[in-house]
Amino acid sequence: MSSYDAIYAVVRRIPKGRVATYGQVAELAGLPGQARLVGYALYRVDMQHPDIPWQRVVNAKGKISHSVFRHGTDYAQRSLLEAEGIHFTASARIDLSVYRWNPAET
DNA sequence: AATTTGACCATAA
DNA sequence: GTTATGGCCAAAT
Repeated sequence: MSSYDAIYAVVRRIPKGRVATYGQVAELAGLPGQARLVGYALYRVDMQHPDIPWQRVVNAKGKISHSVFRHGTDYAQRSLLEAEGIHFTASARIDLSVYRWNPAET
């Protein structure tokens, strides 16, 4: 099992209506402080892990990460998050203090 | 086999 | 608010 697999598992565990930061996912995946790896991993994910709600993982600023691969679909995914009850601020950011996933409650 | 690359975060200036 | 820097891994070319 590679470190990436742990990351995928964690991301899959993010409950609906919640988001997690890269750093948080990294920590839960057993990669303390390696937020970067999460980003690296998620880039190559959906080719082999199409079920991962990658869009529920946001950066420390509470924003959705961009990628040329997504080619603008980030806008659509934002709507999906809103459908889950996640509210975006005027700056297109998420209130992490409110929607940040608390692994201890699930 | 070696090099490139790719969704980050925290700190400092 | 911005820009720069250091730290880390696996897959793709």
